[in-house]
Amino acid sequence: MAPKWRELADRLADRIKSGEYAPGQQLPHIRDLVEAGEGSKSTVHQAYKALEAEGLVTSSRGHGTVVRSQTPIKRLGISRYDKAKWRDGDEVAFIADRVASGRAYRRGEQTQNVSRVEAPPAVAAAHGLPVGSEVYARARLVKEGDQPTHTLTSYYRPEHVEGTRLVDPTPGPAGRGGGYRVLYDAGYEIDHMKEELFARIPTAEEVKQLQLPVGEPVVELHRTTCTADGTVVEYAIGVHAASRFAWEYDFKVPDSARKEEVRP
Amino acid sequence: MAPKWRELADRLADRIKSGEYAPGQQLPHIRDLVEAGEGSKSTVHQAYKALEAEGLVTSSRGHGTVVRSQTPIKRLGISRYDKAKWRDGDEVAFIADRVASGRAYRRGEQTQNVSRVEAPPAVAAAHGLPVGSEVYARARLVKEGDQPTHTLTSYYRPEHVEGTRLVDPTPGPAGRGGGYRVLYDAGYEIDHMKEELFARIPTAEEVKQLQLPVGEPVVELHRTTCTADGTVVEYAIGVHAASRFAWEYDFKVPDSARKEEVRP
DNA sequence: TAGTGGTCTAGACCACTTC
DNA sequence: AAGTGGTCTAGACCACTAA
Repeated sequence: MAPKWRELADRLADRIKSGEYAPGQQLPHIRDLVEAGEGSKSTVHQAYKALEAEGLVTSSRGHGTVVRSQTPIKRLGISRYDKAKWRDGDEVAFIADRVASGRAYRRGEQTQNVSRVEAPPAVAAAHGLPVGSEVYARARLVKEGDQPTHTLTSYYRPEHVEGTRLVDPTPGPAGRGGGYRVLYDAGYEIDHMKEELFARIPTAEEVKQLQLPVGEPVVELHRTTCTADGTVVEYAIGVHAASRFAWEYDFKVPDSARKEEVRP
Repeated sequence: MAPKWRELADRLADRIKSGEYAPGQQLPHIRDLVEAGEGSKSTVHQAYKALEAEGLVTSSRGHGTVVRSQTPIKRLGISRYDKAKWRDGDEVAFIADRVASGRAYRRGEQTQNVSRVEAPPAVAAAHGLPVGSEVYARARLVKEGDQPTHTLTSYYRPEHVEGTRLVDPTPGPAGRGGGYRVLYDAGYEIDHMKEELFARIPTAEEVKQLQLPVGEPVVELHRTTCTADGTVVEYAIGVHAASRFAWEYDFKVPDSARKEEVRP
């Protein structure tokens, strides 16, 4: 037999999913359920924590417990890197994503912090640098309205970006066309990329920075961007609130028996 | 000031990360810490639940609380679909993954269950079928040793698979070369694919089926596989224990200003 | 000030495992 | 039988929010 708190949580979850408790609506107060004989305060509280961990509600002291509204997810396809967007046009990739999703762009939705740091091991490995080398780190926190959605930190080799707008510590997108436009103007046209993704539990710091609800996972994205000759010009690490994004990749089925399919 | 249970959990987490408590080793018993003045049983228990939710330990009644050993993750690249593997060779894709990771294949690591079902909405949409159409569902539960790692359910249109080995309800991989080989033999050679991924909190059922530790997220993968003429021959949904996998994708930077890059 | 959720205690009892 | 983690209670007190 399931514990009492689990049964209570399941009953409440059913009523949330059926729409009986609508998004934004308050759940019964803990003390009311204690009064109604659902158990002691600790027991009811445990049920509420479970619902919070399952992403169904958020609680706050003084306010109460309200049903979370599910924000539609943003689909990220490789077309967000389209050269036409940043080379010919005026958009940076992350804005293009938003336009594609039918959402308006607002100012001040990206903070930026550029610094010269010692390369973390993964960064040094991606750039093919000896450990301890210095790189430029451009850290952004991207918001949708007031709500942070992801962080993105790009690492560049000093010789690629020194003297460009990228190392200018002004907040905001890196000017017209974004970071890839700056690299293009500096003679580094990006050609191919690799993205690696995995999901995990956030650190305490990420919970704070991204204002994550209890129990929400994050997806970590490692992006390696190369020029046509294979030089790595950017290695970026992003941490995304899992409930807000989905990733899409289209590709041909590889055939190693056919030589012409091999990528240089 | 952080709550007492949080401070205790942090202290224990530090000692786990520093290696003072090695994987497999027992943490102090709850009652011992109560004895040692770390708080009441509920308080210490709350700290232990937090460590469990963070994936650092697993608890079981009668046994105690032991430090989890971190299994290395498996990297999934598109080369796992290489035609050479299933057309010319003897491997099915998921076995090839394991070979690439240097792990041995053991029998009985995949259970299979084939049934004819009414297509769920997403499946009908992917196959371009009217809602309520019937499809074949081939559901697998894949294990690594005793531990389940992911589920994978493939949906096929009846006219593509009827009369083939794929609808034979025998457990185990779909024979020599796996499902794509069967489709190939039936005249449907796969040509290109789309994968969509996102992370979320598992359902209660998935926790049981995949034996997930408390707090571990899952990654849901939707895979659409097409022939050269664009016919969808397989739509598959996988649910993966997040801590065991990473995905990798290589691609060219798209350029919509160049016509020849457009995919049909 | 009143009401909310969050923490904490001391102790009882339960479910499960090992000896 | 003894020892483990898990549940539950009744009540106290704390932190935060709103009127």
